Amino acid sequence: MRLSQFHLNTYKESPSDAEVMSQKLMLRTGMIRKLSGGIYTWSPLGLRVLRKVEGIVREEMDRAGALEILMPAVAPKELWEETGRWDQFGAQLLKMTDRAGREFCFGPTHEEVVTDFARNELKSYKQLPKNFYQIQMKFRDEIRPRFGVMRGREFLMKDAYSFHLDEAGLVREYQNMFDTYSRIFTRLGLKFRAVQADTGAIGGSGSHEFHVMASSGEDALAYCEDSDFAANVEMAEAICADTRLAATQTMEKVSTPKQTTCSDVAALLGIDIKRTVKAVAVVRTDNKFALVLVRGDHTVNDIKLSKLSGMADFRLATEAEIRETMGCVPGFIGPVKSKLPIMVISDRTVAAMSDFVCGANEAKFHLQGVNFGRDLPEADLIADVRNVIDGDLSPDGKGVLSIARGIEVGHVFQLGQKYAQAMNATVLDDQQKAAVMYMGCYGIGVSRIVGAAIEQNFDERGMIWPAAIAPFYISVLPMNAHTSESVKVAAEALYQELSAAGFDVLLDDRNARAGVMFADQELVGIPHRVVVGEKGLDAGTVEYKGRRDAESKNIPRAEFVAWLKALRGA
RNA sequence: CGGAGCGUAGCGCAGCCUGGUAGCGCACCACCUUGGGGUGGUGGGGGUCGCGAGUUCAAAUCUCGCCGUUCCGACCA
Repeated sequence: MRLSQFHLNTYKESPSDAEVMSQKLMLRTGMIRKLSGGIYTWSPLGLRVLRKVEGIVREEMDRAGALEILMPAVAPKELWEETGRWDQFGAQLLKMTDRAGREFCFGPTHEEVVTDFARNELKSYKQLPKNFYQIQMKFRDEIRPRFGVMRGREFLMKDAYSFHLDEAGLVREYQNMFDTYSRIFTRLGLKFRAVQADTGAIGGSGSHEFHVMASSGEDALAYCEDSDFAANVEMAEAICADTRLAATQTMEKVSTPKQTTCSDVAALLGIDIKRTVKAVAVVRTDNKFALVLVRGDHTVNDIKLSKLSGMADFRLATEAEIRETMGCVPGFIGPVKSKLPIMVISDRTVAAMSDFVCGANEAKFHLQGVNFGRDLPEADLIADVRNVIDGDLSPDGKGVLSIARGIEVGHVFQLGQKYAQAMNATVLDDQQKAAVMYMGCYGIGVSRIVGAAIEQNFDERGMIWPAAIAPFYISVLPMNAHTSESVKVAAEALYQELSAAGFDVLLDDRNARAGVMFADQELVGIPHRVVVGEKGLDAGTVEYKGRRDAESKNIPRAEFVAWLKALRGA
């Protein structure tokens, strides 16, 4: 591509509302332009990257035996009512009405549509298994779209759905997709990790998320260096290997006039924060109060808590509710001698503690030397309700956990019969009986991958694309082509030769100053560049520099294309 | 949904408090200049100051309403 024939429109400044680096850089380079909140136009530059990601995903899905289809983006209400999701999906579902007054939604995901397709197409077990996928724009009316294409309302997604006669078939395809996803992210050139994920309301027996590792990621992941254990912190089990020691102290009230947090209290008393217990007041589904106890340095895991009986819709208590129910201001509440009998849910770690410190249920005081059984009854419920932290024991017993951040770019699910059952999607089995099919679903956020790739690969000058998804593989920058005919001719010849050799080349024929060409090439993140200058030509060389390299190197002009091929191969 | 901020040229911003001819930088156009890290200069084009009402002789500026947009979301004791 000749830059003079392309459309490149870079900015020196990024819009003030851009928050994350990928968003800033995508807007500065003009890869995307915002039309409305969470809705973007992909420019020629941006679309090149998006299409490359899409291409790799498509190739690997095809290779795995999945069959591409294209479903409508708009689906009728009736289909969504079959599964109950018309109402269940909530405000995220963009609904619309046609001229006849019939209601539709813009698909945020396609289980209903594909299951309808499958129940009409698949009549015999002999047609199974099948895996249908599509790559298509989805729309989810996010409460707070942000981070550019990382959490847009409209986004490009690859969604696949597999159909099986039995669970064993589903498990096989699930593994096939898991392996396929690993190949896809490896080919994309991204550092990623597959983690066990919460199956949420969808249920089913298995689910993994694929995350691109980046410090700006929204999800925390727990993984073990010594084994293959990896899970979203949302669901990683917190192990407590400790057993409770006998009490050695007597319970005593201590003055903590301003210390409302565990770390402040620990600092005041000169003790390890691990000897403190914090109490979180929550309101249960039945509107009754409960007190959740976790160690001072731990945090409550909302998802784990919500899975406990009666806690499905729990919420944190308001300050007013705490005052009313506990008779104490927040900051000093605790499980000992509360005003009313309140259900106490203790994390396993807390249950194994002795001689600990907690709020005294009296403003400006805490208690120390507190022990279960003696100073307060054993908790009503002991459960894993905390988030794992760095250094915790791995649930598989093979080492300790580390925590890292990631961006969820893929999710594989064993759906089981949930949708097939609701929509009566059956095939005849070899006994000539109708059998409800088993389903799996497998998603990849194609447009999100573009953002995630930038979050993982940038520096102060701009983006740094993995070669597989770079908008261009190499740029040819002629120095002073406006005055030097020999440079102009040589650059053109090199451009032709590289193109013929199959490279995706960008020739900067704008007659711009060197600084402008360098700045744009680096901002756009083209992984390789070759500078053609008069001095070099006299010596028979061109100047090569990789986007991450500190120094450029001179390569004999005659050997350059072969040299670059070798570099690509390596 | 609740709270807060913002809305002035394509982008980044000033002006608003204290009402009186709408500005700056980048980008864009023309000419000159420069030519290996976003040259320097001269001259230009482009804005119903988010929309609507009100106050006033006069509103970007003050008041009210609406719309859009961005951020934060309780107190994890």
